[in-house]
Amino acid sequence: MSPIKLDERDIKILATLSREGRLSKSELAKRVNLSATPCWERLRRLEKAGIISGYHAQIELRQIAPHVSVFVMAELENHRASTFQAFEKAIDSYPEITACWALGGGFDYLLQVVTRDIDSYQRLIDDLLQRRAGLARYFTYIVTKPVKQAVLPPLDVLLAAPPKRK
Amino acid sequence: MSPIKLDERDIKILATLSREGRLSKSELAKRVNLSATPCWERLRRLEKAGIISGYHAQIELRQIAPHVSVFVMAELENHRASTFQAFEKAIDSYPEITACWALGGGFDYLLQVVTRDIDSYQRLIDDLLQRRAGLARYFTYIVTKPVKQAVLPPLDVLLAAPPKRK
DNA sequence: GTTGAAAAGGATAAAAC
DNA sequence: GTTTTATCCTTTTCAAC
Repeated sequence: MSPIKLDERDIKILATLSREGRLSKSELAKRVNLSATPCWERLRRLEKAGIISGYHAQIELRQIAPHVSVFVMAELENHRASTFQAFEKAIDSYPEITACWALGGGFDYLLQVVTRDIDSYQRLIDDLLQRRAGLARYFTYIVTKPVKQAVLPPLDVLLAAPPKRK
Repeated sequence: MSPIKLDERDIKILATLSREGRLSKSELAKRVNLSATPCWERLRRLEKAGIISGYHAQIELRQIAPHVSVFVMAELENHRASTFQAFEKAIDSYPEITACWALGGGFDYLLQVVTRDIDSYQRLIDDLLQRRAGLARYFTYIVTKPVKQAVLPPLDVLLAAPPKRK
């Protein structure tokens, strides 16, 4: 699965930086109970391996711009490979579509859209429909309140040995 | 709306750090065509105002642990304030529930859950149901492919003057 | 793995423009 | 706003254990 073996300290490094991405390397070393040099080597190894793929500032959008966040359940016109491809390409071209997942189950895709207001959202959807990007039906769910937003799922739980079954 | 006026340079700083959160301050200054001192002051102002609320390393989960990501559309048993409260409190106690939004429209909440496998997901849901946290009905959508994940919606679009209507 | 040291560069603050 | 300068701290590398 993983080309790299991670021990507890690596996990600690990942968990720490996922929460405090701008920690200095000397501070990081203290947090994970390592001296600077080996900690620095581990970090470089994690970055080189692509396990840490970047660092991002968290911007509080609501502090700077009024906006609405909308989730969209989308159904395509058909399930031809070319239709999926065209749809995903179209999705990619809208910066307001901030996330997209292909789903198993009742719908083909879940989209997250962030726009200035509902009007702008509807214009985006109309545009998507007019482009014949494969979208057949869609359901709109407006976010009324962000309740929870974790940075990372619990690595220890995911990496622990799977539970025994009888 | 905002207690702080942002000019183009502030926006540039935000956009830059949202993509490259570990840029040194001198590098950042170059990117936004400012010298170190004023750039540093702007950054401190943005952090103090809570517009930048943190920095996070991006971890490539699929490189280190097998897992499934699941979206759940949830309906509560009723719409009493206490029910909402109890549900949100319950949600908060599961680290595997990595995100939760309250919705307007056909469902009450959208959840994102990350677990080791489908079994673990189902156990989490069963646990949530048994706890009588207010969950009445739920629909499960398994993520088969992450298609797009932007760091930030387009700030320039959100902050631009609203379009004229006739 | 560890410490310690040393060179290079970045962060911060104050001056003067 | 800018540059310059000064100081201090962090990063990074290296040698030695």
